[in-house]
Amino acid sequence: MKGRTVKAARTRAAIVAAALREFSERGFMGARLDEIAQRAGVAKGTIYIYFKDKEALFEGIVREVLLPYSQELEAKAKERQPTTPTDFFENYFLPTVRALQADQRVEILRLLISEGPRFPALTEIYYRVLVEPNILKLQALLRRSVKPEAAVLADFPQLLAAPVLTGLIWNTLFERFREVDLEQMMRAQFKLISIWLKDELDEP
Amino acid sequence: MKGRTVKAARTRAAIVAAALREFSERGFMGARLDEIAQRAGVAKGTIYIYFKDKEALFEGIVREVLLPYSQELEAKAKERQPTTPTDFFENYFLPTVRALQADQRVEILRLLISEGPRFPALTEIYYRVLVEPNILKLQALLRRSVKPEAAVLADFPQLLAAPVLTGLIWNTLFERFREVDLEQMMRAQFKLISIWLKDELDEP
DNA sequence: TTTTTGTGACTGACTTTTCAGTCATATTAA
DNA sequence: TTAATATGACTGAAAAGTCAGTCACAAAAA
Repeated sequence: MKGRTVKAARTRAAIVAAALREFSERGFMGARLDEIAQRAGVAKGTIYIYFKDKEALFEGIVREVLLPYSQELEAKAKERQPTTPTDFFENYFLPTVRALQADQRVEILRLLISEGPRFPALTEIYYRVLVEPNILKLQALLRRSVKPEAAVLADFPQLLAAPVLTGLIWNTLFERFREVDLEQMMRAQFKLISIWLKDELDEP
Repeated sequence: MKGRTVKAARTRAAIVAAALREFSERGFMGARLDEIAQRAGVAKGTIYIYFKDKEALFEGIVREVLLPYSQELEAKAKERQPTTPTDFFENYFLPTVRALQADQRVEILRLLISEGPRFPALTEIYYRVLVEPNILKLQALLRRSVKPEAAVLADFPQLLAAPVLTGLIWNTLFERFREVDLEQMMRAQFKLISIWLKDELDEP
């Protein structure tokens, strides 16, 4: 692989990166292809060599960012299965959210929340590839970890993710008025949950 | 029987209702004034009698739906202050969310989540009028209700709202794959919290 | 090696479409 | 009658999408 192929791959990557920024700043309808082209340092026509139209571009970037992400998560999960909820929380969930915050992939999540209803096919991929498998794993873990009197907890694995989602949205909208510390809020929530868990060998 | 004012008010209301639907389906940029006019059963020009432009229409509907809502909440809060978190949850929070689900105002919340960053003035009103006062009240209530060892809980009053937000977003995106029962999820979350509260005289 | 021919990534001016906003005209309540 | 309300064809600007032509590099021929 040399010369033209390498350059083409770079061009494509530049378009994807520029499009991701533009789409997350302005949303699907608000994004301007002229602006994406300018940001990518290419002519507008070039975009149409790589993507059929604006919609294909949008779907393309979501897939290209999402799929490697899910593979990454799977690899992480495969290499060491979490044994307890605390293990899961400290060594898998928290690092994942930290990594998420640190790069541009949060933007994809925010994009999918607002544009999802208009891209049902994309929403389905997102659900099947990222949400469902992780929710099911978490649910299985909760089923064997919560005390019988709190069995209902295993019906709502979403409760662990709720502070993340809420914190991310809160900070995008209200950071300038009152910022929330996402990690601390997640820890507070986990503390709420952990008292209902069968005793593991932790707690300070 | 029909004064001009009455008819005008009806026309205006029809426009507001149609705009709310169109804006929540397509977002601000995606909404079409022709479509709003058709849904409202008026000509496009009519919209411009009542609203200066598209932006004024958007801000108008948000204010018109939001402000009565906050007045309603304030009235409810004034008529009987919640004494305990359980009282707050059962007699104020839960009914409020139930009412929210039952009418078109959830749409406004979803709209503000996706369009908020592009309408900072609107986001500020939303925060000042609805979010801040309620978060502060809840925080005050938590401060005097949680056991000292869980004092951190009072720093995150958002945790009570997190399942609502998460459930609403979950259901808009993923209802067709796996619906969550919002009320049950809220109850599960409240159960998590209630164990950290100083003993009140409840629990069945 | 040097020259010629072939290829496809890339360009940007151009065409087409889409829509917010306007306005001359019509309708209707008072 | 007249003032307020409503209409919808029209306009201009902006944005999506197209395509004939250019050029850098690769492959083949000399």
